Amino acid sequence: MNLSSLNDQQRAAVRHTEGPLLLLAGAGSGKTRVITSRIAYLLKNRGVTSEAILAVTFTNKAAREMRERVESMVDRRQAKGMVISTFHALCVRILKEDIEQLGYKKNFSIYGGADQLRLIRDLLQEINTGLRKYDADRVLYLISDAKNRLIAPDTFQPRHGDEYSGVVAAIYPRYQRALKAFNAVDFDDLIMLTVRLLQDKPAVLEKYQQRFRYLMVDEYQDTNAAQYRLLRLLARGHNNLCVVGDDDQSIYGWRGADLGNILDFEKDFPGTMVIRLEQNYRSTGNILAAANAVIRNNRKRKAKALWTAGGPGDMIDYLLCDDDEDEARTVVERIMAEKFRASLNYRDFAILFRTNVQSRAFEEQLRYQNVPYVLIGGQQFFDRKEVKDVLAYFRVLLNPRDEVNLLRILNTPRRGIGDTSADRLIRFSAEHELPMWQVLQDAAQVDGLGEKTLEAIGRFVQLMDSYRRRFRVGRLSETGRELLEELRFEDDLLRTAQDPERARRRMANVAEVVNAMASYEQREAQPTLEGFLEKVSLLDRDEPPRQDKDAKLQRDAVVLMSLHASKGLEFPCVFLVGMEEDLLPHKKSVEESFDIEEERRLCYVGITRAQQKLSLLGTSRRKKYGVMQTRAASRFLEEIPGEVLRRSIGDAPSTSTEEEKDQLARTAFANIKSMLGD
DNA sequence: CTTACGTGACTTTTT
DNA sequence: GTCACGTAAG
Repeated sequence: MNLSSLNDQQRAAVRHTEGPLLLLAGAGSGKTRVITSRIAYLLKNRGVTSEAILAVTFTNKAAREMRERVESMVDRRQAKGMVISTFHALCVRILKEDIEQLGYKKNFSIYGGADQLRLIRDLLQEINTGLRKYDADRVLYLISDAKNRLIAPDTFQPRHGDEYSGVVAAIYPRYQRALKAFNAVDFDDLIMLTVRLLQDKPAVLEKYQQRFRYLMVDEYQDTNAAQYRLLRLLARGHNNLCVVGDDDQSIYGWRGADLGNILDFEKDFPGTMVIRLEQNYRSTGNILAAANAVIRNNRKRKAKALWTAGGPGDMIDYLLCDDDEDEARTVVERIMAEKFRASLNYRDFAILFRTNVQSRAFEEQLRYQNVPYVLIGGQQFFDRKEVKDVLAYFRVLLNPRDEVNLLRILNTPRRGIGDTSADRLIRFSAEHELPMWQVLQDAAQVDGLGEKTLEAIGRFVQLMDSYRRRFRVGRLSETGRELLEELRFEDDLLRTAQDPERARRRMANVAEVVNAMASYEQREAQPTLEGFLEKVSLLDRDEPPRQDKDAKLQRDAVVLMSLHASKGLEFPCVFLVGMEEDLLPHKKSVEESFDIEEERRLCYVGITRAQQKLSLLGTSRRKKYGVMQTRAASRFLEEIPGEVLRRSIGDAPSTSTEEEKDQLARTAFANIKSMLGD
């Protein structure tokens, strides 16, 4: 295999195949190339069979791309057996085989955020008898945090003085029991249960240790305690663990990612070889100088500095604007000018911000100036109510015990099983400790249900039974369509939506679910409802609808997104906006978590997205919750050397602003008053 | 079953 | 200022 196009460090990383390897890959240092080359090298030069290779990523997209690139480098057959997947998909795979040893069934449902919240809300309601209501979000967050740390329900210790941890101590075990009763696992369980399986069942562990002889992990700085443990277990077999990451780009600490994993890797895996990739192939010298200077102020990091063989490029602009509207106007103005000057496309520009609320001002201006833009983030396709409703049917068909979703569809579209009846059913199922779906089979035994209700339940049960069968024999998308028709799903949408436009969009969303099913069906050799749902649950969706990041990035439009969402991307021109105290670094991080370093890393990530031109913006006043506030410049600005930073003031000619309108109104009012002779 | 109002939050969200 | 959610009334 030809490695001559790689630099010395990259080549060393590819060739070092045995034993633990820590690859510190700076932003834009050609990391993906190294990983894929390394896999190809193992296959071609070291005669490793593809089955022995496991590569783990955090996103489906990263996994897909990695696979595609490896496949383009070697014989297709040669790459066939390798496992390249996300942590979660890997765990689903493992659990599908052996989860029965933990007392679950193989057709388990996977609960994501909304399902989890639903369940927690119900449990909270059961527990506190109307005394005080607790925020389900927060409870869920704490449970998730516990799971990420591998703290089991029975070992969770409530902390004194923390009201919420007391609630969690009460809810967590119930939550976990409910999930198990529903034959469901949540995202965090995927990892936690896999760890438990491997830890408690030596034969299972043995099987995977034998199989995976070469492990690779991307974005290692983002791993949490549970993922770390998983990797440790798997790697103990052959000790060939290669982790790739950048401690300076660790920005998910708040989600349980443990920076210690990458900082202590050498200690955890004795004999580790460390290779640093510091040559940057993305940005100009000045941009890298700024990035290096900022990140150098962090204490918890591995020393390194990016460099480029290219020239210094343009200076970095810092523009201080009057207020948020001025900031937005300045950015849009500059985009239009620069696009013309350097004959760029809209998609070459990115506007990056710390918080999503900041996007509004920019959207307004872009719209006003007729500049096409895409906003990345926000509500996801599979989070829409109508989409979740449709999916709920599929999920219950597959796993009848999935009570969260069963209750969701029981009366959606409405079929005459109201809240009162549902309550009676729930109570009966609780009292007799029978699963809901069994109660429904013979609802006549439940007291107080009217004749009409019983009929409705009967029809519902029949419908589900019939479609369970049909999904096994018929074509997936076809059967799905039939089910929706039989349910008169569209009628219900039309009835519930306020305006016809909304109804149309919702109907289109529902149709897209069936489309997604059809395209899954086409791609897969042996399509099953189970397989489809697995992909959907793991958010592993692909075209169409391609409502996602990818599709959006392909349109020729200015890209708006949060700093978090920007990680891994690059743009010729980047506008990093809101360079102000309390925003970057965010107020909460200063006041609550004291983790200024993660904020600095966020700033670093933003800076290193720029290839050619970087502009930093901030305001001296900004509207917050409707009130004007004075603002101070971000401390990170002072960390950028003066030689690379050109400071000026925002120069957008103001159009008709609110203030001007106010001013006009005031003068008009004064005129009227004087005319009236006051 | 829907609609209206009140309350409170308001950082980031790879699966 | 805005949005989302939950409860109470219609």
